[in-house]
Amino acid sequence: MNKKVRVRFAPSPTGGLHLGGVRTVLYNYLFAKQHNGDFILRIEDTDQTRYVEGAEEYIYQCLDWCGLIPDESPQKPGAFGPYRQSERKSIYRKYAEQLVKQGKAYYAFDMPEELETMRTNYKTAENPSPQYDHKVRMKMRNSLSLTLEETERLLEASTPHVIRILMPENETVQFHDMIRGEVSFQTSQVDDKVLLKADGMPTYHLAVVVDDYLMQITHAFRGEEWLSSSPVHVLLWKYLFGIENMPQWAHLPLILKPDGNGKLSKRDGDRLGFPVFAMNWVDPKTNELTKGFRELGFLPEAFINMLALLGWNDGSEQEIFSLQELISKFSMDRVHKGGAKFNFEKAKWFNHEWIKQSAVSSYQSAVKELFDENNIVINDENKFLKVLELVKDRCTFLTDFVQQSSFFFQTPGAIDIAAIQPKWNEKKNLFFVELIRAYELMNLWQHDDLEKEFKEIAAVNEIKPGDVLLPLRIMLVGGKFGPGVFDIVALLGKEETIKRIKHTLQLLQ
RNA sequence: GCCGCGUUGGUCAAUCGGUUAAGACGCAUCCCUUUCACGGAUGAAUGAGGGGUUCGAUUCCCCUACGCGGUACCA
Repeated sequence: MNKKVRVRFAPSPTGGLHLGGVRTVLYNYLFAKQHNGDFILRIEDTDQTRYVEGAEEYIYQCLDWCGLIPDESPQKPGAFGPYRQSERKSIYRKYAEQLVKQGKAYYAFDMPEELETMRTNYKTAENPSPQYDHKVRMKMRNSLSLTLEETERLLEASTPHVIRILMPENETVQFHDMIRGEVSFQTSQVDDKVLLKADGMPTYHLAVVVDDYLMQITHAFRGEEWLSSSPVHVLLWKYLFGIENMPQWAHLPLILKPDGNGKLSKRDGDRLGFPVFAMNWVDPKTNELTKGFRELGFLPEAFINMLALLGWNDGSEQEIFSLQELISKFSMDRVHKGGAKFNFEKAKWFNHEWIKQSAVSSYQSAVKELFDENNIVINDENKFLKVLELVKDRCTFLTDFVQQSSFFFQTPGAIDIAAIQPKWNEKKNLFFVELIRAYELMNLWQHDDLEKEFKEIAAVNEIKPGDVLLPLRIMLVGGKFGPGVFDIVALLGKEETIKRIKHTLQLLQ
């Protein structure tokens, strides 16, 4: 009996969506779709002190842009709601209490200051960060160290308290990780993690287990930073819902900063000049804007493709994958164990490849928006499409299209006269005068004819075509860039071409 | 400190005991192109160190080093 595959991405809405987060979404999504399963988005907002306005909405937008649409989410509830943990608050207490009754957890009344005192008192050179564990728990104020009466009195008086898991002393917790194989921990090394906070909210540890159970999650994929707390989760599964019902785990490798070591952070992006977030993020408190891949001019297909290959490959030499291909080819056991350094140059390459190989119609509207933003009016969609096709090879970012092709739609703002002037002479001037005359007489305005005419006139005037080709380019586009000159002439049309040549000729007088 | 997880060119990486150790990005040189790209060709560059196991280790085991992650009433 095979259960339907159900996976979840469970972000806490505290800010921009990080590269690594998107990759976690992606791997979840690919796995789910490959197995005809469901991909669930659950919002982990149990820490009320970290609420950030707009962060949740932002996550939806990012997933939308990436094309990784959840089957169930707060916006699109399925049968397992609510999908926001803050709205599930009432659910968790029951399980925490159950654990206490089973003798697997206990009440702890220690105040934050008392915890701090414990940490400073027990701190030694060998043990710089003491834990709340079997070594100290009997010295703290909890239902283990206190008498039954005392505990009851405290509870009845509504004394603030948390519920902590009682870690067994000499057990080995072992589980199978889809990427790392068998992983094991000694329970005596793990601390008595808080399960239920004083405000009645669960911590991540309780919530993830309860919700994964209630939402019938079959596979749980998350970042490697969670690996060390996994024994707590495994034990909770054992106590509460049965180890046989536990989802299969996979702890994904981290995405590292390009220079040095360590997790890639937003700061690294700022420092090294590349985005880390999927989309622009504006901090509602400081109004600070952090650039995203989308706004930089990335195609979502390229972004996804790049992320998929950061830690995974299918064993072949293929590097360009569509989302559909990724769905069919992805496999968790080919995911690397070690972290991967992020390389923006390679990310750019992916985008460039996608721009080149995609049909221009697929990003036409996105580029159109960019033109709008720059007040460049497109009134001929057909011409627009041709232009995009003509320049796409030289665009790494979508935003490059503006620079590369605005001259097709408006007369260049400035003509790089300085690049023509030094070698300019009357002979060349005459050539262009003649060229204008000849072009004016042309009926058919086609690439090959235009080039032929140009070369014939050059020959008659004993001018090397190369000597007048660059000037012509500059007259038409304003500078030393753009596609083939006669492609430009052909697309620009007779009237505009002649107008621009005349204009520059005047400037050269 | 302790626990866990890692380690193939600058970077992403293939290899599942036997190869001249792929490929890609980037870099360099050249060709194409009388702009810039695209495209093509060539080149430099890799198994952290030490022990085992084996006829043979990049591959399996151990140790060391190094890195990362965790060690919160944050996720």
